[in-house]
Amino acid sequence: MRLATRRGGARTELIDRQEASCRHLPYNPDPAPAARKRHMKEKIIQRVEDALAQLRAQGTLPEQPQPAVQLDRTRDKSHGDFATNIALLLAKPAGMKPRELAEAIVAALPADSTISKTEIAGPGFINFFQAGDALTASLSAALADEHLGVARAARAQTVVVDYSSPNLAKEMHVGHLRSTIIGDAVARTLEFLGHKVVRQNHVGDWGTQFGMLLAYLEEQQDQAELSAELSDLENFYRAAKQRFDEDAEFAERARALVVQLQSGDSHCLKLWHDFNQVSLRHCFEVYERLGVSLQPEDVRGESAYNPDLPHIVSALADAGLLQESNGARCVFLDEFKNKEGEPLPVIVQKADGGYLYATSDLAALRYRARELGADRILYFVDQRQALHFQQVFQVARLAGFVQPDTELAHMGFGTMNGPDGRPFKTRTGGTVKLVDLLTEAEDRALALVQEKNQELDSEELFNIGRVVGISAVKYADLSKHRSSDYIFNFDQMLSFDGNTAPYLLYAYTRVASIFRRAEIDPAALAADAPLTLEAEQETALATLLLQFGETLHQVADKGVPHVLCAYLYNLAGAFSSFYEHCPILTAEQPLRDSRLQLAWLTARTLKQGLALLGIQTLERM
RNA sequence: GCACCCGUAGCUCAGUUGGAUAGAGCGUCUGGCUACGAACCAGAAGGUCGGAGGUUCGAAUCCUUCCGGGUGUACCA
Repeated sequence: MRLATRRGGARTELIDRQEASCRHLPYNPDPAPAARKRHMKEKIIQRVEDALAQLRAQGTLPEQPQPAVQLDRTRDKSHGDFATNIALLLAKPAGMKPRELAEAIVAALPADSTISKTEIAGPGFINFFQAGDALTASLSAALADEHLGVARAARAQTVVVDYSSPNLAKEMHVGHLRSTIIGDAVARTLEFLGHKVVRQNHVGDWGTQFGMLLAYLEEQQDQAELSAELSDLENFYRAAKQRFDEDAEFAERARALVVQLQSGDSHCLKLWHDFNQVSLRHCFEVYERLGVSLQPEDVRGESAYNPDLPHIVSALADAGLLQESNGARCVFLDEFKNKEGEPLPVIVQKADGGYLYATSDLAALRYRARELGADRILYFVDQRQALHFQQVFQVARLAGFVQPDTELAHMGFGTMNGPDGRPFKTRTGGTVKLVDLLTEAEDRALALVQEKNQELDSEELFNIGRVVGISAVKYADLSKHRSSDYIFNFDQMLSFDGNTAPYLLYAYTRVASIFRRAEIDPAALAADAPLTLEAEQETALATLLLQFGETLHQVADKGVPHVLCAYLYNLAGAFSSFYEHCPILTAEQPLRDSRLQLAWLTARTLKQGLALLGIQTLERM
């Protein structure tokens, strides 16, 4: 990922238009504030803040400090549904005992029918118990809402998401997986919350290695042979590299081609253009197979910034940031040192006049801030490039390429390792092609599915194997915290137990099965049927269902899809417990309808949640 | 050398801007299918959160310092 090169001119019209495997959700502008939904948590926080304001007004509390009110879901039900530690934080400045202050805060709380009681516990926590009818009212609202009761962001932002960004010189390999699917999940989640997302696939479509590839391309006269070779980019690259290493004359020609390409020679540009087209087509085949929402129009490769690179350098010069060192033009930042303890340069132009990775990233940053109007720019790029982004962000800020309040974030992720804990490789030590990995996952999934289902026809089995295999690979990756390295394990990810895609897909099919068995059209369920929460499993499920929104906001804010995975896993688990302990179809009315509603909302939440992760659901498996 | 990431149950991983008794899954052990799909559910055992100090009402989380692993660090991307 982003192990590519620079400059160019080619773009997305090279790619055949593809069927959109996943349509982008429409951009929903901010609804009027009055109409904005608010989650229970937000409401309680507001009430606590009102109480604090009142205590400040009457002098019980000093004006400062004013820490943000923290309201946590309690782990233990005996502590209610929510708890705040605000009295503990303010006791000292107020000169009061924590519990005493807690009592004053509770006394000052505005009346609230959604809270059945408040308690002061332990050293001074205030515990809130949610009223049962508030719970059912929220559930009914979620059921009646296409958006499942999830509040849209208070302020819709324009968020640029840079992800996938493969190097076009080679075929996509396992190293591209994390960037592609984590970035995609976050992009989808941001959109669902009402933000305007601009995907940017910063493909590596420029650089010295293209000389080698073009030389080899030119050498292959036979068109049939050529297309065969290009169908396997990995082999093509290897063959070109071999020629380059073994044949001095070839290497010479390759270097000459780079120069010609950079000077805009039309023959070279055509070859380059054709090569990238083949490579991009290959990428989009992988995206389609993976169910990734990237489209041709999202591609904006490094070469797109070529014309702007001299301007970036001159802008840095104008800002007084540029220095020359050993013939290279650099920006020195005090906070970064090299091995000798000297300031580390960000080189933007080499001694030979060539531009670098940092230069095109600066150009991209400026483009994204100015042309795309980004409020946030998120980079889903390997953790190893952390220093690079720190430097680029810092330079961009100093140069004024971005507004001070534009958020720039490198959402780094760790390495995907094999069972031995070392970077994932083939048995022979080679790079694992992404398509091969996906094929193996599908084959393994198909074998498992076949074992369990003798009655399904082969076409459906094949489809189930495909969905299970792909989703298992994606989910295994998405469910781990992105910053840590993780161990890739087919057996684990294809297991039906634990935090896996098959388990979630299975939970979904169980709901589907209920409606199918009873021949009930979920859409025809009476939306106003009374909901009752009798069993503890029902309450637990209901409580979890209403946490979908706050979960998504966390995913979007921090770029952490694993939080959504954990949520969906808990939801599926809560549903399974409910399913075991609370008969649905044999229950008396109105309990039957109530339970059907819970099941239906669970199914919709699972489906929507998985969709945000870029994972399909199945009606049967 | 410096910088960043990581160290949590035998294994794979969570752990919300510091919160109440550190949680899941796998594996191990015990129960539950003439019940909406048992690809499931209920339960048990398993921890000096790498070590040591410190900050405070309270630390896996913040600070300091060691130990151990990964990554990066001047014209590649």
